[in-house]
Amino acid sequence: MANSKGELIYIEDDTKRKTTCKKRKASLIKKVNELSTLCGIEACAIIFDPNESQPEIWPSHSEVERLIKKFMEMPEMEQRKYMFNQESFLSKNFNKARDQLKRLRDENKRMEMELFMFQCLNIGCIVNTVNMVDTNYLLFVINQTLKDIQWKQSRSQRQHGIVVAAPKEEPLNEEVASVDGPVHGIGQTNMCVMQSQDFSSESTNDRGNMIVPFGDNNNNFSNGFWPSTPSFP
Amino acid sequence: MANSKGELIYIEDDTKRKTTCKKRKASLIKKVNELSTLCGIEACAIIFDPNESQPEIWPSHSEVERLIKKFMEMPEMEQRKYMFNQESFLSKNFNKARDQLKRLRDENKRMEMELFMFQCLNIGCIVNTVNMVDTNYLLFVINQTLKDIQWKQSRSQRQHGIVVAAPKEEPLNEEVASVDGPVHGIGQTNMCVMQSQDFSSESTNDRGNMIVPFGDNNNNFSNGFWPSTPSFP
DNA sequence: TGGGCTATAATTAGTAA
DNA sequence: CTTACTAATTATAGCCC
Repeated sequence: MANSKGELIYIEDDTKRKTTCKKRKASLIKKVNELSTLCGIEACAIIFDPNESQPEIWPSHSEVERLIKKFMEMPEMEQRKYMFNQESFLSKNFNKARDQLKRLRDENKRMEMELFMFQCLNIGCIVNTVNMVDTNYLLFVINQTLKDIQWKQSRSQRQHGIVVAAPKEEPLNEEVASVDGPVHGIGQTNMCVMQSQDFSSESTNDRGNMIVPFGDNNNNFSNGFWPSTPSFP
Repeated sequence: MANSKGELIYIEDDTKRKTTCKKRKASLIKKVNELSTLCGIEACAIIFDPNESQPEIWPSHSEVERLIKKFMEMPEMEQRKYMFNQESFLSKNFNKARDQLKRLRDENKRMEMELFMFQCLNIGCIVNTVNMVDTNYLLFVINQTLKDIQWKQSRSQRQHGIVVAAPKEEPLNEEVASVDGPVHGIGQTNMCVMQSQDFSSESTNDRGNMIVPFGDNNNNFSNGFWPSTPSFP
């Protein structure tokens, strides 16, 4: 605790605590990363910060879930013996990796959808490229989000925490729940589905927001949905 | 990294790694404790150490179980919480989510490449679809894998874990790495790059392995690389 | 293995722009 | 609210026992 009395007590001052929390969070994740790299250890961190809207996660959401699951299954894993020969490697490890990839794809898809939805909120309409958008899934994500909002509104408490961090109960931010803004308007705002085959050049809609072309032929490994480095308004 | 080059790479030397691990473990737990106390955040840490009969746990076993359970029971949308007012969401959270998506894509890409490489090992050749394979990146992944194998060969101890940290899976053990099969043969085996525009139907190569068609027009949200539910040999 | 010790790097609380 | 900077504290790699 540089420049301080070195007391290890709760910081009452909001600004100070927030600043300290932010700095220390970053440091902690860095430390976890270092330990992971230096000692060849898989590690993850989940930090629920009341100041942040979403938990800080390292190294990735899927990795966090995988490691926690691993931890829960630890006792039996220790008893296992891994007998690897060529066949088992190509079958077993391959299958394992394939499963992991599936999880990764699922998460990626959900993430794409979430971001797409949020962009729609900003642009004000749903832009659909050549069959690139799974509309049903998008609607599902939107519905889930709406449910989530309702759920939040109905709560009087919200969770925080850190794991290496864990959730902690604290009062819900009233402003968020009561604001009559975009949240409430999601279900009412005018959304349209545009079909377009040509997004080769940037354009703006009537609200002055840039419509980002989806898909990127130059990046063969993009998900064919968003450009790798999109420019957002 | 005092008295060191500051390199963030795996410590090969057993004694050094063990010592470093021990010191850093203690520091990490201390940091978690500090963050928890100073910022009023509930936190826990679990460290698996093969040298210990029981995993190192902070602050208590019951607390760890409670917090992990709490996190796992949290619906995914709550794990990824968003603040739903336009200002904070569209500026801050959107960018953050976008960055996270980028990391996700990178991870996904690597995973795709690894699986593709493993499939190549099994099929015996590199199948290239219409510009779908980033050959340079594939070679990079292959090289990384070779390095990884060498690294694992040089190790005499199994890896440990910390949680939230868990033991790293060893994709290969010594026997596999030393086998004169596909693994060792990556750099030597006859690999060919096939250009094909038509993988619409399944086929088998001369080794009887099925060649899986890449790309899937029916799954609009696939990465455009592999089918979502590929059939592997 | 498990401490001490030390020089050096890294962290960090406070402050200012 | 960041970003940058600084002084003070802490962390830690390498030794030694």
